[in-house]
Amino acid sequence: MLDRAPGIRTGLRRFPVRKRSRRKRQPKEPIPAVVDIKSAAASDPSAALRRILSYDNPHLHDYPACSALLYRLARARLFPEVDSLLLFVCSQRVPCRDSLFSGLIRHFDRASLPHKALSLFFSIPSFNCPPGSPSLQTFNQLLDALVNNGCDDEAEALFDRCSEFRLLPNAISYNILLKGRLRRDGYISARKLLDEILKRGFCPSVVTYNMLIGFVGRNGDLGISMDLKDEMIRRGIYPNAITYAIIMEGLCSSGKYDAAKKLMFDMEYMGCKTRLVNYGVLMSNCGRRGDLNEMNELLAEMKKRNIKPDDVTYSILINYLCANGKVDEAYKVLVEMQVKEGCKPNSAMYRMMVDGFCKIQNFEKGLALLNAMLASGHCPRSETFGSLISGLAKDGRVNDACFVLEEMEKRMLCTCVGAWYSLVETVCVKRDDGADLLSGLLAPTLG
DNA sequence: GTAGGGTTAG
Repeated sequence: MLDRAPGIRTGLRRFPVRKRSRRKRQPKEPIPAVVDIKSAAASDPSAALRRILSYDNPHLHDYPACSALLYRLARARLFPEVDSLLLFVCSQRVPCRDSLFSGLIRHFDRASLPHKALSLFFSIPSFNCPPGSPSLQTFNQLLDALVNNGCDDEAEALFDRCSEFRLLPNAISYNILLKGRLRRDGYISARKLLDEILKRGFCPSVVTYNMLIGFVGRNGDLGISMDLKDEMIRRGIYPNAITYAIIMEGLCSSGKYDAAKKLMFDMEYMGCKTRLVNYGVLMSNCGRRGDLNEMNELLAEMKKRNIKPDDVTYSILINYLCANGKVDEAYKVLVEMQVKEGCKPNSAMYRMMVDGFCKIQNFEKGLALLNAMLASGHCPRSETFGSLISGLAKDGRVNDACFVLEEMEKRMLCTCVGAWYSLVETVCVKRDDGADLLSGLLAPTLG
């Protein structure tokens, strides 16, 4: 990993910089069957799965097609379909790369399914994958999935069993454990773990310190975070843009926005180039305080300094515009992003927009955004589905509400009581054929 | 970015 931006001037001398090799890779010829299954998966992942399982094209039974579809299915949270396809891939001895498993484990992590991640990991040997699988990267991905979902004991137990998989933990494995320890037991306990692993020859990295600095900063201990920054420099580990962003975040959350802004300019003198993430910290803080003017000014300043906004920047803008009730303005930003940057909206952006339109009671626009979201293979959270169902029902749009309900059921998400209540109320009170509709609605869930 | 390079901090 690149710890420092290339060619940084540190004030005293230039440090040698590891440059990432940028070998020009020949773009590979796209495989027609894969392109085909990808576009099929984008419109209807379940139908694409049926095609693969129905043996209608032997080219679909190779690794690229299966892994592309697995990824789409996982992204759309269609986990039962993921399981069916995995079963197929395993039983048909389709050759698999290890990266497929680490990718899926990441999805299980994000969907708060750590135990599915764990069982997938243990099933890797039953797949047709190259010797040396699971790799350390996949192992670390699993450790992270466990720690992120509060399964610290399982993570530590797994860590102790790493030799069973012929793996030797690296700095990343240790950092993940340290993250768990920080969150569960706090700074003092994590510091103890750090001392222990230092004795075992572990070399802390800039990430190690960034985690510690972030933790104390979130608790308002700005003094300790500055001490940690000095300590890392003494050890020859140099703060990067993320380190400064984390310190700036600590300052902002203690109400010291101006000091954070000053630090963003000072970091350049310390030899560290300002990056998007630093602007992101300031913009988020402005958004939280409702200072949308300053937020827009920061955006203009970034552009002036030739720092191109990315998807994270757009997420921040959309999030806080929506939170401050400027949903139409947020929608303009979403459109501008697609037109000017050619950047596709991600799950979070769609979710913020659907929630935003629900919040200002524009359920029609909310439904339109939901459709765009589903069409691009993203899956809303159940709360988003719920508020849309409630809203559509209260507007008397029972058919639309039922459509949303069905989409939700396909993804095994539970409908909250409030949404059901609104729907039932609309059906019973506002329509004559209430009883028929109600039994129709209940049939799929009771059956 | 998840086929084709891309683990941990944000």
